[in-house]
Amino acid sequence: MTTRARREREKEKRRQSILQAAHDVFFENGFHRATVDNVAERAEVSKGTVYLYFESKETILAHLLLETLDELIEELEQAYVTAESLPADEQLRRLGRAYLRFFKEEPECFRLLMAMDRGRFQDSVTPEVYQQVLSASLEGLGWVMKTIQQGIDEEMFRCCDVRLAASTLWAMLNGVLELMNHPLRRAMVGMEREALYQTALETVIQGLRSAPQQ
Amino acid sequence: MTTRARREREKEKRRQSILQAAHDVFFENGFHRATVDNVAERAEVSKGTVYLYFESKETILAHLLLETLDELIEELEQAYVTAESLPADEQLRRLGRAYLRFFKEEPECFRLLMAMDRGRFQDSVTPEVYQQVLSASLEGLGWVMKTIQQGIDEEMFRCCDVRLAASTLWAMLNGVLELMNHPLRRAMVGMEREALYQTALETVIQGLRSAPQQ
DNA sequence: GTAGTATAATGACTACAAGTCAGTTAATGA
DNA sequence: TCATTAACTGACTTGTAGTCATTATACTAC
Repeated sequence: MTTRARREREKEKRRQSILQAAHDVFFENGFHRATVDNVAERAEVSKGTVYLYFESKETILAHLLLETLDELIEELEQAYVTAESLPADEQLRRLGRAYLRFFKEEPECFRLLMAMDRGRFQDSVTPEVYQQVLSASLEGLGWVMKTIQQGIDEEMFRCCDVRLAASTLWAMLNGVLELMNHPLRRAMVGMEREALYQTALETVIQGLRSAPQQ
Repeated sequence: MTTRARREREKEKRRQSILQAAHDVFFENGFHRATVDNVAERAEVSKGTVYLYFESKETILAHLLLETLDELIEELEQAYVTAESLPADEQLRRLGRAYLRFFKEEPECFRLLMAMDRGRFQDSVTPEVYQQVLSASLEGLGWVMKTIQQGIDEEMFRCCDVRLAASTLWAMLNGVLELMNHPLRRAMVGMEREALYQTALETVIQGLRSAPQQ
């Protein structure tokens, strides 16, 4: 039955157009200021239709973030692949810079990704969607782990637990990005964004190099 | 005129009792689930009265956080003072552990403090209050800077910009705390909270020790 | 004491936005 | 052409932040 297939396609198209509208509206004035009515209007459907495709405002965001995360993971993979033959510290630098580059282009996305941790998100999004976002992050972490493992094999890094080291690196860079993303705080610290990030990255790489890791 | 003084005192008392009520209500079920009506009820006043003392729900939270920040700064100061004669790396460890200890006791507080960066906060809180929160953080940063400076003087640390190094350390630890505070994410990473934090702290200290800091 | 005034407190009300659902419209196929 | 199903609609409900005209209370002056 070809009709069903076409209908399926059309449904997916509508879903995508709602997502696109949501992207525009959310990133224009920030998530909390955007209303579902705005999204509906932009997508040229009624509010009811939006809720036909997504359970809640937060779910729409979660799906948007999932798509962006996929892009990020691809960038990380690319960075990993093109640097595979380099020494591990240089690989880490490449990965770190790719991470920075990505969120420099989509700063609002980083904010929202981090915000997933808090507030109403746990309640408003089904566990499945939530899990998806998390495992996408985990995939990104995989590239860092691979690199660190390589560094251990090369006897450049001296940490005993790869996953621990990768998670730490990742968490720390997130902390720096968060600081960077916040204009007032950054002003307070009085640093250039890039300088902060560079310092963090180099410090951690140096730390991995020599840490006895009690 | 003694009456005015007493009135002033009574006003301050009411203000405090509203803050206390807000603390209870906010930390019981999370900020976003708490309503201003809840706070008013707990404080045994009407909602109007709450708004007589505070401009918005967010402002109440900001003042709560300000008080907690003051406590934190005191703890950091204490940690600094009692470790002043130790080598700089050990001092940093003490400061780092004091930071961890504090937020282990008030995890919700950490979440909220970090959340100040996002969402409706910038809009809903007057710049003055916002500034206050930030400069309180800056004061805490001061202790870290002092310690790192000492480490440079001792020729233990090799970073050229103290403020940059301190900000980085601080941001990185925040990143780790954030990861630790998030049950699902932590489960995903599969690490114990303390292990993550310890690793981060040691890695950064090692990094400071040897970083050429391009 | 009492009247007048200032200060504090109240809670019904408004505004706004998320989410619902009974009803409408449109497509499909017999 | 009509019946059935699927897609869509928007008025409505609900919940909550924030307001403001009104009321209560405390204080002062006489």
